[in-house]
Amino acid sequence: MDSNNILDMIIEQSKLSKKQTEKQQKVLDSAIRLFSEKGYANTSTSEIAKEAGVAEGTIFRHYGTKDNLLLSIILPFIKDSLHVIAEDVFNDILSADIEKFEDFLRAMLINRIQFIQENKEIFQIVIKEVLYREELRKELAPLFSKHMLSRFCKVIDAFKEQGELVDTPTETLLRMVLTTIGGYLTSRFIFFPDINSIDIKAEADNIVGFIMNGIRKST
Amino acid sequence: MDSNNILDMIIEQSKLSKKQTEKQQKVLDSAIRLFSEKGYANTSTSEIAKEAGVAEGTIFRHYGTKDNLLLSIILPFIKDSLHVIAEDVFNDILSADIEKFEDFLRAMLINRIQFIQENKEIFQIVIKEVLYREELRKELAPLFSKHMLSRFCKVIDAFKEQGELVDTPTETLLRMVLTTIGGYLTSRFIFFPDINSIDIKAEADNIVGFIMNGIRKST
Amino acid sequence: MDSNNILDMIIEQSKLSKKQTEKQQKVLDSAIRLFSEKGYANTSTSEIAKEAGVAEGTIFRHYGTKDNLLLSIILPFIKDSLHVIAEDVFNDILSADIEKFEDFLRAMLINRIQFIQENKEIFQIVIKEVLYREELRKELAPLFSKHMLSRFCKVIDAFKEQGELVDTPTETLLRMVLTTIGGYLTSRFIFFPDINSIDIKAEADNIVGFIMNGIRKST
Amino acid sequence: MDSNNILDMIIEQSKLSKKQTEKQQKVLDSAIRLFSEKGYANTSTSEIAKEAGVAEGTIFRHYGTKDNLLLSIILPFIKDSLHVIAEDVFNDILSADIEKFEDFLRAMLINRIQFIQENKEIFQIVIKEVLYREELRKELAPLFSKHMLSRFCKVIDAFKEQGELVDTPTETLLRMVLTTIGGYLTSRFIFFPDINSIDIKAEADNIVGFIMNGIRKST
DNA sequence: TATGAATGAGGATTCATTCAT
DNA sequence: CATGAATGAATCCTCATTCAT
Repeated sequence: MDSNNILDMIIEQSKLSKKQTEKQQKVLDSAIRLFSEKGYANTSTSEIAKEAGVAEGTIFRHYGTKDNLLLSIILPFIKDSLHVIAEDVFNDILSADIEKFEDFLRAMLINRIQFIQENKEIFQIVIKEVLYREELRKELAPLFSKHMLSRFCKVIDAFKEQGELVDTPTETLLRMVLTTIGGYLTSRFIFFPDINSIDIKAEADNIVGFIMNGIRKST
Repeated sequence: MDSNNILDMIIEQSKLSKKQTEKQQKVLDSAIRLFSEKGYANTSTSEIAKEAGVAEGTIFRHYGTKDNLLLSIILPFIKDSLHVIAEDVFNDILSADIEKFEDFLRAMLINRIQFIQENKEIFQIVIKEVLYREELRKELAPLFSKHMLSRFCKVIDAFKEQGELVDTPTETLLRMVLTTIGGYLTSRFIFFPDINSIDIKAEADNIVGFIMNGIRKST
Repeated sequence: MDSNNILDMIIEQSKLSKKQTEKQQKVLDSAIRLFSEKGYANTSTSEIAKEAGVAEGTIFRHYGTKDNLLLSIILPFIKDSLHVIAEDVFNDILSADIEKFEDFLRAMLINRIQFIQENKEIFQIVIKEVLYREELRKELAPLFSKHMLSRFCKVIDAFKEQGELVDTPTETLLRMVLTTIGGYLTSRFIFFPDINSIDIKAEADNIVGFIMNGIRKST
Repeated sequence: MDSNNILDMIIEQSKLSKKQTEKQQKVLDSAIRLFSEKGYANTSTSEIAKEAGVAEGTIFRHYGTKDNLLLSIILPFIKDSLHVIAEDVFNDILSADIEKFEDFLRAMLINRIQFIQENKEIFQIVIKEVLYREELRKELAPLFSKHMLSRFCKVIDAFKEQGELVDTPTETLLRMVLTTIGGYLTSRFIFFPDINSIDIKAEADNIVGFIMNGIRKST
């Protein structure tokens, strides 16, 4: 992973015309399954090739290196993660469709849970590899800081001004909210990925309720 | 990692008289540092040996296999984790030293934060490996279930009877509390391990406050 | 050598389409030469690779393990040993082409000496490894018992009935015959493998004469 | 095994005052058992030490190298093998105690079977290692040639002159006799070492009878 | 004399990657 | 495009041997 800038790579990759051959797609699918199950380091390219029903050389023809194969999997996910949070939701919210922080939180949660649900395995890969490898961690941390935290702070500040949220420092509030959400997502999709709860809304309500009890300004 | 029963191995290991040679200790220290930083699979034994200033053979003379070296690091940690939670804290609490759930929570949190603070790197290793390797997860999950969850439920039930906690199902309450704590510990020691906050009490107060707002029975 | 059943492995291997690459054949040749000369345990894979003019990895790409390389060498030999003895010779004999035990013995001996002459080195490997390793011995012994001894007994019994052989118990006769043949083959190809006698027929005549003097029914 | 001359080593060793400590003897016993069972190459010094209840260093204090430990086991055996055959038996025979080749053969066989019976395991070690290792083979072969074959030839010649043996070339006769005996000893003590026949005389009679039928001059 | 911790060269094996077909 | 044989560096591990105590 000698990329100096993951963001650049994401942009780079978006430009690529993604004519996926059938074999290429099979490779991707197998890699996702195996990486998420056993971890990147514990999965060999020959294993991926065998599972995909493809010659080992084919992987390298398309992806160059094993590392690049991993990036081909996680970069689009990361891009989407950053993008959606950044644009669609935040702007909509702040442009007043949503009146309560509670509603914002619920909307965002449902959106994210759905997204992760649909990309369960890739989410697992990202989390595991980010934890497992220093360099990845060091590259992605500032990216999330920049794209998520700042925007989130704005939202919180806005609702604090509206008198909806308790007067704890924004940073503390943020950490509590994100920790709770992060804890939920981790336990839900990483520690117990086998539980296939269907009722996303109910789950979201629960978490939102719990969070709001902790941070709602009592009137 | 073909141990059929981690609990047995913990017991086994406790019996061993631990006459650590100086070199042995150096190996352990280096392994801990490297495993926590780069993950078990990304750390080679030769790297550990070099960092420890020791011949590679020395590692294997004392620990037999790389896998066993890992176990020598994490088993005592796991043993302590189970033990302390099981005995010291819970019994004291239920024998009425502590009147409020809040106080119990705070005491336990401070205790655990301190413990993890002191064993920061090993905690990182355990979490990372548990996430990275299915088999480890499947072995440790029931162990924690058995030793922690059941005891925790009792405590919650007790305080519910005292009318201190909201009437949500115990299991739901438990999940919220543990998720929050787990989320905190993970973000604190895994995602942002570089922040060296000294004020453990303040942190504990914050989390307890947040949790209690969510589950305290309003009077 | 954790194969539970060598016979199964022989059958298994026969199914494999043997598209030998040139390098693969070189590996096999070198391994045969070195194993027969210095023994399996005293030959390293790197030595084989060097002698074959091949990268060490190439050995493992084709044979998986060093042990499997050994099996790839000796199993076909063992298969042929069992097969030829079992079918070609015995049936022909009993279907009356041959009238005298002497002729049967001579035919068989010449056949076997030729076979071993052509596979001198592999014969050496098999004998050495069978002697050196209990497990191999324990696997091969019953195989030879089943395929050779029983058939041999039939032949001896048949010729005893014809009044050609002395009335010693079949088993004793068998042991004498086989021991003599075995002793000859061992001393000829193992202890003094450098003697390149060309006159196989003369040798066979000698041995047959010697044996027959010992077991011919005097008329 | 960089000794240039095994004979010299035998002489050398005989001079050594053999004050065996108890531990030393235990090492020797364990080594014999393990070498004979699993072969020299497949037995580690640590295994021997463990089995002997001795520290690994102790082995090297007494025997210097693993190779030297092997020699300490087999050289006395070889010395005895050469010596007994060379002196006791042959001279006695030729000085006319024994009138028939048959009796000579029987006496020698019984003597040797007894000797090997008593040193079963060492015999196994010698045979296996001689077969397994070129250098050993090349050193011992001429030794046996010189000490045994020449003497044996004399005996055969003597009995041929007495008209007792068939007029085949001495060398051929010798090879037949030795091959039969060698075949017997090998099958008896190497291939089927577990059979503990007690009646050595009966076995000797059998073999002698078989051999004599093959080489006795019919009158 | 005996010990056992330490060594490091060497061994089997894995695996990402290359390249001729 | 796809293949799969070939590579060789790197990995985990073994073991004979040394040496301070």
